[in-house]
Amino acid sequence: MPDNENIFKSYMDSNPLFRGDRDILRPTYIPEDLPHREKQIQDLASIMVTALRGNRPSNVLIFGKTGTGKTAVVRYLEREVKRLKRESADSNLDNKFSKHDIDKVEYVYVNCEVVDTHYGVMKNIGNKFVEEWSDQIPFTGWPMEKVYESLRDSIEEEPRVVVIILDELDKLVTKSGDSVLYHLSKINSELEKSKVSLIGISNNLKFTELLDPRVKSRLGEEKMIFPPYDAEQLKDILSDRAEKAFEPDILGNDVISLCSALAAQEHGDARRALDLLRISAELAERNNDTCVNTDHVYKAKNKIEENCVREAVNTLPTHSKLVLYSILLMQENGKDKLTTGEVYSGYKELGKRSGIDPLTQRRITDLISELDMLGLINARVKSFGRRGRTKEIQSSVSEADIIDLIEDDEGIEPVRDLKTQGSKQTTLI
DNA sequence: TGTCCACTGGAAGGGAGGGCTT
DNA sequence: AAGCCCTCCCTTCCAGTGGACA
Repeated sequence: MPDNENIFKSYMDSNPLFRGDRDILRPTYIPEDLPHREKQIQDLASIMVTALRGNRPSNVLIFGKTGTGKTAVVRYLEREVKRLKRESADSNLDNKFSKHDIDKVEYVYVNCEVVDTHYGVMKNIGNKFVEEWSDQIPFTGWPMEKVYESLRDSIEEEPRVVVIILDELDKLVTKSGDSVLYHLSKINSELEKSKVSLIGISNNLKFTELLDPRVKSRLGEEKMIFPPYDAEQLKDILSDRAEKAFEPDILGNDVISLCSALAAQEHGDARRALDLLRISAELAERNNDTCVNTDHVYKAKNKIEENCVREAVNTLPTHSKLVLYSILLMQENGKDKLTTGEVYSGYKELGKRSGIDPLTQRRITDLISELDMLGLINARVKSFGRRGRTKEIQSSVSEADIIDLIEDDEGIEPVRDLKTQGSKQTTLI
C-alpha cells in the first residue's frame, strides 16, 4: 500500500456482500413477519387487545429456551400497537376501538438481566413517565417505599393502560427475590385512573417456585410456552432474513442449511443461527471473498465459541481470575482433577506472589460455583468417604490460551510451576 | 452401624460506596 | 453534616452431607 493511501481504502474498494443494513441479521431486529410464531402472536394479541379497549389485559408469563422468539413476539406486538396509535392519530378509525383508548396504551420494556435489582427495575419503570429530569427517581438513595410510591403516582398522573414487559425475569427473581413482582402485581388495587398489566418472560420454567404463592397466582393469569425451532423452521427464518440482507447469489448452496442444523443442535436457538449467518458473511467479506460458503460457517462457529470464552475470562474480577489461573496451572502440571481445598491453596499461593490479600475459602467456593455457571470449569460435588466431601473441579477451556489471557492482567504476577500435593500443601518451585 | 472427613451452602451481618433528605 | 437507604462484596458461624472405613 502506498504511504499516503488511507488505511480503509482497500476495504472500501472491495464489493460488500451485505445489501445495506446488516442489523437485519441481528437477533434484536424485528422483521415484518415472524415465521413459525403466528400462533403465539395470535394468542398474545388476543390477550393484549383488551388494552386497546381501555381495560386491563391479564398478566402473562411466557416461557421458552433462548432464541425461541419470546422477546421478538412481545416486541412485535409492541410495534404493532405503536403503529396503530400512529394510524389512529391521522386517520379514520375502525369504530370498534376508541381513538382515546388506543392513545392511552403504554409499553415499558425492562431487561432484568441488565437491570437486576428491585430498585433498578422500579426506577426504570417510574422514570418512563417522568419528563422533567429533576422529577426523576435517582440512581440510588431513595427508600424502596418511596421509589414505589413515585412510580405509582407517575403512572396514575393520567388515565392509561400500562403494559410492563419484564424480560429475563428469572434473573431478577433468582438474584433479588420477588418483592418487585409483589408490588407490581398488586399495584392495580392502588390505582384509580390507570391500569397495569405485566408480561414476564423467562428461560426457566422453574423460577415460579421461588415466588410467593400470592405473587405466583396474580402473575400467572395466563401462561404461554414457546417450543424450540426445528432445523426446517430455522431454515425458513434464515432464508427470510438472508433475502433482505444479502445481494442475490451471495450465499453458497448449503450455508443456510448448515447454520440451521448447527443452531438446531443447540436447542433450536434462532439467535445462534442468525449470529452464525451474520458472522460467516462478515468473515467472507473481510477475506474479500465474493460469496459465503460452509467453510466460513465453521470458522464463524469457532469464532463465536472462542469469543464467548475470552469475553467471559476478560470480564472476571481479579480473585476469580486467580482461582481459574490456579486451576489451569495445576492442570498444566499434570493434576487432572482438583478439590476445593487444592484450588484454594493454589489460589492463596498465587495471591501471595501477586501481593493480593486472599479471600476466605467460603467466598472462594462461591467463586468456583460462578466459574462453573459461566462454563469455564466443571465443578461437581463428590464424596470421598472418609476423605471428606468436596467439589471435584476440572477446567473446560483450553489451558494455554486462557493462561496467556489471564497473565495479560496487570495485577497478576505470571507463575508457571504451581504444583499441588493435597489440600493443605501447594508449592511454588 | 457409627464415625469421620472435608467440605457445602444457608443465614446473618459488617462495611464501603453510591446517593438522597433534613 | 448527620442520618438514612440500597447494593455489592465479603466474613463468620454452623448445621448438614455422602460415603469410605473401622
